[in-house]
Amino acid sequence: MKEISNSELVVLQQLWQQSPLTSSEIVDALEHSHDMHEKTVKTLLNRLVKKQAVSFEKQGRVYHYSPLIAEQEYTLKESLSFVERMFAGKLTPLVAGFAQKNKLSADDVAELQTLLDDWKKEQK
Amino acid sequence: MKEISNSELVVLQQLWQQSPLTSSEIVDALEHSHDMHEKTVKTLLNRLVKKQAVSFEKQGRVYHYSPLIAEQEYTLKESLSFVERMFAGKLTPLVAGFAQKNKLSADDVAELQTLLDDWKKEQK
DNA sequence: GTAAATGGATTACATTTGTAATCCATTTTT
DNA sequence: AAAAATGGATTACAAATGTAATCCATTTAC
Repeated sequence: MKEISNSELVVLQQLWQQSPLTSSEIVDALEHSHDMHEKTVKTLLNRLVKKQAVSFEKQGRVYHYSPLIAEQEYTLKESLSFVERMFAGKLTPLVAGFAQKNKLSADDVAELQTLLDDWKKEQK
Repeated sequence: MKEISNSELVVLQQLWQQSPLTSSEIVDALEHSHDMHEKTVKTLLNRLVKKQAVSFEKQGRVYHYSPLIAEQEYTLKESLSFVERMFAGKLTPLVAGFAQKNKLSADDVAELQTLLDDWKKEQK
């Protein structure tokens, strides 16, 4: 599957949030949240379909779009490649950067600790 | 400062590893590690200079290149924008993805725990 | 029923990116 | 010295990207 660009991702994320959606529903959402022009959204939808990241069902002359790729799967793949590119595959330096620059809240830290504790239980 | 593309980043990373370097030193390194053609590397160097991500000092007719942006600063900025784009700014889901898909080693987890413990000490 | 709006398809167009090739002057080799 | 290599500057060129506009057939509104 081809790469998904940043602006295409915005459209895809809308469909992850809810689907199926018609193009006008997507346009309505993104016009406000992301200040995107109707024509732009339509183009991005077409490109996503061409890239087989999104499918549609015709209902009369209106299309109902749905994502073809799962959010979890996609974000994981992207995360892995980002961490690979940026930190030679090591996750810790990324988290360390956040910590150092005060980008973590106490809640974040608590969540992460729970996560890691659970991980350890799994491993046991 | 303009965006740095993926292939430009490879060159910049070489300079983070060691600098200053001449273009031929960079070429030598990247020809092998990344299978990049000499001409390609030169182009990327030029673009990095134009983007003010890299500077050079003339020594005779040879240039010695150095990074103008710090690795830490850059990787943090990119990490923040990645997490923002991908996970609405929340770091935990990224780490959770790694954990879930067995992308963490026991060492990674230990490192992260130390990191979080230290963070908490700092806060107290 | 005529005009306007709507939906999708197609076309546009500048910029960025990946990946070089060409040009030109100077060095180095032979 | 004539040929080859080297270093940087400039040019090339297709694909991807952001951002629309145009076209065309229906629908909907007046």
